[in-house]
Formats: sequence, structure tokens, C-alpha cells
Amino acid sequence: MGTIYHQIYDALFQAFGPQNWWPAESVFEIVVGAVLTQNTSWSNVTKALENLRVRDLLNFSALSQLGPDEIAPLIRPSGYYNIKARRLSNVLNMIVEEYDGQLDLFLREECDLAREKLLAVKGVGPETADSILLYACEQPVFVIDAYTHRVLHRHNLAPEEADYHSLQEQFQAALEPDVQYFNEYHALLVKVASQYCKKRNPLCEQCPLWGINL
DNA sequence: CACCAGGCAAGTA
DNA sequence: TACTTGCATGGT
Repeated sequence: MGTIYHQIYDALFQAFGPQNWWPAESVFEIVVGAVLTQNTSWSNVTKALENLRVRDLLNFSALSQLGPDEIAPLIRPSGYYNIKARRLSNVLNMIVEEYDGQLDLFLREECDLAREKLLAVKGVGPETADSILLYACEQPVFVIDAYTHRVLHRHNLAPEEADYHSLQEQFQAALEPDVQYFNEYHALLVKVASQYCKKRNPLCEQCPLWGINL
């Protein structure tokens, strides 16, 4: 199918190649990273993840033993550390309560139900939930973020005021559900936008998407 | 120095 | 319902 969404993917993949997301050594690390990266650059998140890793806390059994007050100082470099410690705790508690503390059970949960459980956690919104569903649970869910919205708007494929669900439906209606494809697509959008579609210093004419639908 | 980053929830009117 | 504000560190 040669929709403009495939065309964008092809242009990005040709320009940047595989992005190898999610950058993590374990599924648990993906879940933690998904919360820590909320409105935060990934370079800051890696520092926080490293703090946990060197203390052997980057696994469910260890981290779920800690309370927010103990987690907070460890994740300081990721910013918003008090609220993120609480949010992380909320996610771990949900898995304790709903899945007997077994991450594997949650990972195998039916997609729509898993999404509901995630969204019911205070501190987990649609992007965090969908990032976990795609990159940890390996469900074919298209992740929308601020970058994605900016790129679509830049190419006249979405209005400024479009909401999360409408943008997600746009992709999912145009593309076959495919975990690896959605994985790469989201990563490529982050790559191109963070490099060429910044708020302050956009480099539109050097962007590999330059000219598409303009 | 100001501005931004792979959001989300709570407060206000 | 529709806006606005708080959360916070680290890089440019």
C-alpha cells in the first residue's frame, strides 16, 4: 500500500536506518524508562536508569520493595523525580495487585485490558501506556508523542488541535498492525523530529521529509 | 541567559 | 468544558 504514511516511513528509514528501539536490557527497564522519559530527554533518563542498575534495582522484585521516598533520590537526574517516583510506584503496585507481582503475567495480558489497567494508574497517560504496550508487551499499538504530532502538522496531515486518539487512529487505519513496523516508525519519527523539527530551530529544508505533502 | 526535552494531573473559572 | 500551572534536571 502506497499511502503517504508508508512514504514517510520509507523516507525516514532510508535516511536513518534501523533505530534499534527500545534501548533497554530488559522488559522491566522499558517500563521504568517509559515513565522516566515523560517530557524529558533520554540522556537524562539513562543517568537515572544507571543509578538503579548499579544498585541492582533495575528489576521488578527489587524496585517494588522500595517506596517512592527511597526511589526519588535515585532517579533525580531524570527530573520531576518526586512525582515520577510516585508514578513508578503506582505502576509497580498495579502489577502487584492485578498480576500477583508477576511481570510476565502482565506482559501476556490481552492488549485492550492491559491498556485499561495502565491508564487507570495515576501518572500513566496514553503515550506512556502505549509505549509500554508496544515496546514491552509487543502489541501492535502506534505510539503518538509531541514529535509525531509536530511532524504530521508540519506536513499538513493533522490540525494543531488534533487529540491523541485521532492521531493514533490515523496511523492505525492506514497501516497494517505490525509490532516491528510500529516500533521502527515511532523511533524514526522521534529521530527526525528531534533533529530537524525542533520548536526553536527547525531545519525543514535539510529534513529527509522535506517536500512531502507541502 | 532563556529555552527545551520521547507527559500527566490538578487547579481555576 | 476549556485553559493554565506545577513538576525539575541537564543540555544547547
